[in-house]
Amino acid sequence: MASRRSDTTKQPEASSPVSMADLARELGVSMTTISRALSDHHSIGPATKQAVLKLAKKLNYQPNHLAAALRKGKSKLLGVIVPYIEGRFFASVVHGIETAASKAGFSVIICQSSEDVAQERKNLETLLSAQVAGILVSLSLTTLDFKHFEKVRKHGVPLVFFDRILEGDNVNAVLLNDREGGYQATRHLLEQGCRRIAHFVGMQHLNIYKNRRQGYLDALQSYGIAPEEGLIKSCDMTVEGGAACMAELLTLPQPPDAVFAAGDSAILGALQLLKSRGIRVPQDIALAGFSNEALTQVAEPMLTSVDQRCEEMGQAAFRLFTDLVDAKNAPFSQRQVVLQPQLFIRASSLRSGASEPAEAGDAAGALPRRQARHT
Amino acid sequence: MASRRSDTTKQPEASSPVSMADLARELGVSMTTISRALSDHHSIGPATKQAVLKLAKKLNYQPNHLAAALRKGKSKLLGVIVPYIEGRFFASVVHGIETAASKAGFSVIICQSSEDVAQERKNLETLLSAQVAGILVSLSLTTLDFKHFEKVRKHGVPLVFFDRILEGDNVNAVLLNDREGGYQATRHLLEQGCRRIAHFVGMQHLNIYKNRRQGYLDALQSYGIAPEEGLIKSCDMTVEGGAACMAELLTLPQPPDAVFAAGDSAILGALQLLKSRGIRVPQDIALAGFSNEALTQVAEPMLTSVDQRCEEMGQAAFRLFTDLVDAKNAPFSQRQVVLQPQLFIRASSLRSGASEPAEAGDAAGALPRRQARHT
DNA sequence: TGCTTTTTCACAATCGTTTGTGTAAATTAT
DNA sequence: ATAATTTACACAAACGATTGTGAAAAAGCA
Repeated sequence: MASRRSDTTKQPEASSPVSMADLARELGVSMTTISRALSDHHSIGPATKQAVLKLAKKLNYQPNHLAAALRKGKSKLLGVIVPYIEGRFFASVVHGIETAASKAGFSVIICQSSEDVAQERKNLETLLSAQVAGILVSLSLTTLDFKHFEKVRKHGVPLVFFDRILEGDNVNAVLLNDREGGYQATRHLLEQGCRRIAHFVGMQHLNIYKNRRQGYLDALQSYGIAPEEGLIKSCDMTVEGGAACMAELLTLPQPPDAVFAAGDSAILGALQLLKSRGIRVPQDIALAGFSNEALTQVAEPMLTSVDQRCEEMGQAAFRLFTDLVDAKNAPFSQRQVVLQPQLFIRASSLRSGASEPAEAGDAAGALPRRQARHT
Repeated sequence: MASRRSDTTKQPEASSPVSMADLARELGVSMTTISRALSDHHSIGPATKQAVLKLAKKLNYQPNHLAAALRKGKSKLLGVIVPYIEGRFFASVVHGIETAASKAGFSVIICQSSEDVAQERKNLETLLSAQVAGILVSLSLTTLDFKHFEKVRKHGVPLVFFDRILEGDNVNAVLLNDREGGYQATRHLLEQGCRRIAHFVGMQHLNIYKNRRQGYLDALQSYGIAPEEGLIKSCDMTVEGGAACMAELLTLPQPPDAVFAAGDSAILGALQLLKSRGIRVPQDIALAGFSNEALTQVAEPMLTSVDQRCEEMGQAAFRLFTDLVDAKNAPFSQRQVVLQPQLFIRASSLRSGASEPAEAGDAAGALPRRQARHT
């Protein structure tokens, strides 16, 4: 008689989603009391609180976040948009975000734009409809303007970009100091005695590739070396693309003595091509990449590369989000967090007598932990 | 006067979350009409529908999924629990799930158990509180019983497992035929003339490792070879673990002439150790791994490995979920989908005269696409 | 024209929480 | 002992959408 949903049968099929009303009835108090007891409101007596909590456990009460979010106007959902979830970088960033978010009681909704701006637009609408408390996004390659993000701002939903942004726009973002990364890698090659250093660049409308290139140029300049157009090759950053670029460089009357690629796959392609031609690495040509992918430690020789601090980036992005909601009053909340990259020096660029590879900064790093996965 | 939220200033700060009520007022009709027009209900005239749709676009109306979900009792959210989001396998599966889910209008909430059953429990509660329409999960290593999943069943929320399950329980799941994978790999090594084949096994309480081992044993038996305890090494499936196991095997009076590891990292460790000892692969010892990680194509020689069909698994898992909701009446919905693995044969196991590596089944596969990522 | 059927829409309850306001009882102060 | 506080709780209105029921207007049929 007390049961609201009376099935014809008494079988314990998909049974009672016990609600606060149930608790209230059982205890003979109002829902207000239940709600306030559960949220530890000061106006509820300790005895009542205990009783409510106890009954809640007993009846296995599960709060309905939807209802709460609806009433309060803000949910505990966080939207994340990435081009792809696969691949080391974004997967690690998402890992960092999810870990931090879950500690703070947030659940993360993941969306993939598939490098398509139209899909990115849809993702935004989906997330807004889901009433997320905030949106973290790394732009798709095909995103050339910010129009669709205006809607987010209209809704007053905190927006944080990470890694990929559009230049010139004032947005909240956490970024890697790509220029510094490019600078460090190039500088290292210079210190190894290389003087004709080639560079594989990615699409220049993306801040990341533009800045890596700038770092490369800055390093050259610091050694008083004028950049040479023929040594800068545009590359799609695939293994095949890297090999193709390398092959082209070898046709030059005066080939380079080192290559710095803005991506690890490309530098791997270069390595494979060089080996197939019998050219020694690093003696004849030294190599350095970007991203510190797992493959850098599998290739032979192991590849020098710039680490992007993926997990830190994820943590920082979430932290920036919470900062934004905390300081919801700040007039111009235009914050940028810049992470410092870390160069991992390995055999592919070490020309010093000792062929012993050494790692810059702290030791072996994240790879071992990442490899202990059971699939 | 008509504005419900009247700010003191007229500045277009976090402005109007326009609701159905707004549309109704503007058009002078009831909310019922708005709601039904938006969901294309038959009882709304075409003229009215047009008007509503038009105004919705004009005012930039965004439906509040929370409210709808609350009323309807079911959301368009899908919960996914994985041990980790990093690493090729789970990232790819999640990619598959998200792609399929988003096509069907579902958003996916991602949770990581970090291989911890306590965290897994929390994840479940979080997802239930979020009123997800279904839960897809791959068990953590430390999960030894199903108690916490009973609650899910109680709530009537569809539950689908993938890859990792607990044996003996009747659950809906999509699995890889790991036994077949182990069988194919071992069989291939046998066909290459190997007769003393070692095996690196993982934790045996996990279905995946148990079955891979069974496939190994079955293949040996098909050749009338009795398994040898000393050739089966328990391994944590890391690079270091694989190297250690390999080193132990080399101390045997009669070392193996091949190794099949239940994971790629372990087989890579074995390869590295063998090379450091000057032992030739595959001539002296042939190698085969499991998972078809990217590193298999970077190592030299390239590593033979069993592909797990990650993306198909994700798609299948989502599809199984939708099947469950469609057939909500079926008495015993205990369905299992089994995917067939695919052996990729590469140089590490090819003893035939030609050193040319060949790939079983269709060509090069997923790697190239996966490498064209820009980070 | 009178009656039935269809089309088109409004009323109002409901999903499960939260929260401003009101009000008894219990405690303290005077 | 009476007034001023504090404590502990209930009422009821939201939040934004969905939906069974019912009723008026339009259309079809004789």
